[in-house]
Amino acid sequence: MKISDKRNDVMQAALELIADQGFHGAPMAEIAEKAGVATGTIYRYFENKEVLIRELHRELEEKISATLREGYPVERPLRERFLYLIRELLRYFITNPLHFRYMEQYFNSPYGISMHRDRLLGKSGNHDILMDIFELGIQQQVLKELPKAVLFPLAFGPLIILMRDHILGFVILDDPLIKQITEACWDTIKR
Amino acid sequence: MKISDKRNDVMQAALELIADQGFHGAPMAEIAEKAGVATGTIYRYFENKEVLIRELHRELEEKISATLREGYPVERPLRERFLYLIRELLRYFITNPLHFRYMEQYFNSPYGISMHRDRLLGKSGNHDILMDIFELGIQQQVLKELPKAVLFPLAFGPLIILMRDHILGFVILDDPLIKQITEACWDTIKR
Amino acid sequence: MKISDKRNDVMQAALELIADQGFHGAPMAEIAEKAGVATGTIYRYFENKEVLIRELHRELEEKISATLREGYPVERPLRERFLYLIRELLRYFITNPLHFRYMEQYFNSPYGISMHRDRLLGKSGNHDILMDIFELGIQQQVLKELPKAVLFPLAFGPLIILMRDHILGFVILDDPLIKQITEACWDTIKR
Amino acid sequence: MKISDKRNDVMQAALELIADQGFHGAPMAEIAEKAGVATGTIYRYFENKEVLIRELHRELEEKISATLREGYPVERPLRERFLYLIRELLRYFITNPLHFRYMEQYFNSPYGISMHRDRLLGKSGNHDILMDIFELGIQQQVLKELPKAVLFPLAFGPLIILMRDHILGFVILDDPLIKQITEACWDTIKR
DNA sequence: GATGAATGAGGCTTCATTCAT
DNA sequence: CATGAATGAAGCCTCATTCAT
Repeated sequence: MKISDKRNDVMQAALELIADQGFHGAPMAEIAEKAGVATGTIYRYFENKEVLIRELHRELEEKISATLREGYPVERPLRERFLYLIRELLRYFITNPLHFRYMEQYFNSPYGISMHRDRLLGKSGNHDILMDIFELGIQQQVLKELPKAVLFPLAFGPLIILMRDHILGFVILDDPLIKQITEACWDTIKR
Repeated sequence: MKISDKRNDVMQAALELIADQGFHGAPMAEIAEKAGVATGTIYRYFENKEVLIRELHRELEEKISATLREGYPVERPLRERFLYLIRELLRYFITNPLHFRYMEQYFNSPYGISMHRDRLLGKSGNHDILMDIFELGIQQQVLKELPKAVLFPLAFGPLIILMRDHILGFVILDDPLIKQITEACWDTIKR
Repeated sequence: MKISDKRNDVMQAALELIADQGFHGAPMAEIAEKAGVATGTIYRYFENKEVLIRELHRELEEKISATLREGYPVERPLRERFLYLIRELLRYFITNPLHFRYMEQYFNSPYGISMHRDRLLGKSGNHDILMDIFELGIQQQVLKELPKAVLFPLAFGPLIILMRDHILGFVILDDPLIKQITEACWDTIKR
Repeated sequence: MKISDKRNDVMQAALELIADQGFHGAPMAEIAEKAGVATGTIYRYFENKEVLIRELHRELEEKISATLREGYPVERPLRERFLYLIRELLRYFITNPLHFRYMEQYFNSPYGISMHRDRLLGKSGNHDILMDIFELGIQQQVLKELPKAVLFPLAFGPLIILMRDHILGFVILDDPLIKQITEACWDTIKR
C-alpha cells in the first residue's frame, strides 16, 4: 500500500460526500467511514477540515487545468481556441460530474470568493489562457469591447447552469448539442 | 401591531443573516434575536427551520415575479420583451442584493434542486413568460432551434455570475453596461 | 427555582470535581452530570470552560476576602492583625477544604500566574491589607527589611503545605496548633 | 551510542515540555519529536506516560538528594546544617529551574499525593536528613516543640513560592537575599 | 400567544497507545 | 530494536427544537 493510499481514499470520500450533500452533509466521521479509515487518520493528512476542502479544490483545479491545456490549439484562430475550451470543459465535467458538483459547492462558499478574486486578477492557470483570448479578441476587434470581468460571466455563466441541469437529468448534453452550445457562447461575446 | 408583524420580522432577519452568512451562519437563536422575538416564537410561525427557509424563498420568488410582470411589454417584439426581462431582473437584484444572495444560497443547497425541477416543469411564474418567449421565438425562427432547457441556461446563466461579481465589487453594473450585457444575452440565443 | 439555581449547581459541581481531580479530571460533561443539568446548559451561564474556571476562582476569592475583612482588628497592633489574617485563613480553609484545593489548582495553572502578578502589584483585595501590614511593619522597624515580594512567601508559604497536609490527613490542625503556627509565621518575618 | 541514550533523550524532552507547559502541554508525540525518536520508541523504555512521569520525578528527586548530601556539614551545629540545606536547595533550583517547575507540576497532580505520603513516612532521602535535624532540634530544645509534620511546612513552605516567583521574574534571588531568607526560615522554627 | 431556559445529539479535533513493517 | 501510521475514545462546544411558565 502506497503512502498516499489513505490520503487519496480520504479525498475521494470527501469529494463524493461533499459533491452529494454539500460541506455540511459531510461530517469528518462520515468521510472517514466512507474512506475506510478512522476519524483521527484524516488529521494525519489534513490539518483540519478546511485544509482538506481547499486541498481537494486545488487538486481538481489542477486536473481540469491540465486537461484543458493538453490539446489546446495554440496556433489556431481565437474562435477555435475558445470553442475548444468551452467544449472540453463541458466534456470534462460530463465525465466527472462529482468534480463539477464539488467545484460548485466550493465556488459557493466563503472559500470560493477569495479564489474568484484571484482568478479575476489573473492568477489561476485556466484563466491565463482565457484572459489571453479575451485580450487578443478585443485588440483584434473580434470580441465586444467589454471588460474582461464581464466577458467571462457572459461566456461561462451558461455552462454552470447547463452542467447542473445535465447532472440532474433535465438536459442531456450530447456532442451535437455541445457544439451548438459552445457556438452560442461564442455568439455572446463576439462582436 | 398586526398579527403578521413578528412573522415578517423573523423573515427579514432570516433573509439578512442567511444572505450574509449562509444557512450555517444563521442559527435560529440569532435570527430570533435580530428579529427581536424569542427563539420559541419563530416556531409559532414556522414549523421548523426548513419551512422558514422555503417560505422565505417562495416570498422572494413571488416578489421578483411581480416586479418582472409589472411593466412587461406584452405587445412589443420578442427581442424587446426578452431584453426587458433580463434588464429588470438585473436591476431588481442590484437594488435588492440580499435577495440575490439569498436566492443564490437557496439555489445552491438541497432545497434548490427540487425548486429547479419545478421551474423546468413550468410551475414558476417568471418562467411562463420566458418559456412563451422561447417557444414563440423558435416558431418564428428568431431563436436558435435548441431545447428550452438549453435556451434558459444560455440566456440567464451569465446573470448569476455577473450579479455575484457586482455584489462582491468586482464589476460595477451601470446602465450602459447593463444595456450591453442584455444585448449580449440576446445574441447568445438569437438565430 | 431561582434563576441562578442551575448556575450555582454548575459552579458547585465544578468546584468539587476540579478540587478533587484537577482541571483535567473535570470534563464539562461530568460537571453537567454532577450538577444535574445537560451539557449545553453550562454554556448558557459560562461562555466556555475557561470562563467557568475563572468565575469560580473569582467567587471564592471574594468569599475569602470577605471573611478575612469581617472581624479584622484594624485598630490593634500589627502583630495581632497579622496573626488574625493567618489564623482566619487557615480556619476558612479548614472549614472549606474544597475551596483550598480549588485555589491550589488554580494557582498552579496558567490562569494563576497572571493573577499572582496582579497580586504582587497590589490589586487584589486581601493583599491590600497584607501589603499595608508589611509596609507599616518595615517603616516601624518591626519587620525584617526585605522586599514585600519576599515577605509574602515567607509568611504565607507554610500555610499552603500545611493545609495540603491537613486535608490529606497528615496533620490535624486544631486551635492550639494553629496558634503556634501563626506565631511561627510571625517569627519568620519579624525583626 | 549507549543503550540508554534514547531513554535519556526522552526524559530530557519530557522534562522540558512538562516543566514548560504542564502535563497536558506535553503529548507523547511531541516528547518523541523533541527527543528525536519515534513515538513508539518511548514505549520501549516506559510502559506508559504515567510511568515516564513518575520515573522522571524519581530521577530528579535523586539528583537533588545527591546534591544536598554532597557538602552536607554533618559535624556542624544544627542551625548551620539547616541553613545549608535550605540554601543549597534554593541554589539548585535557581541553577535548574526546569527541575523546580517539573517538581511543582508533579507535586500538584494526582501523582504528587502518594509521593507526599511517602515523604512523610520517611522514605525519601532528603527527608531523612531533615527529619534528623528536627528530631535533634526538639530534643536539644533548639527548635519549637511542634510535630515534624508541622516543622517541615513551616521551614520549607516559603521556598516553593519564592522559587516560583523567582522563575517568573517577580523576585531576584541573589546571594545576600538567599542568606536573609534562609535565616528567616530558621527563625520560623527555632525556639 | 410569547418567552427563553433547557435539552442532548452531533460536529470537530486531540492524543495515548498499538502494531505491522 | 525502531518506526510512525493508524486507531478511536473522549473532550469541548453548537444549535435546532421543546416546554413550563
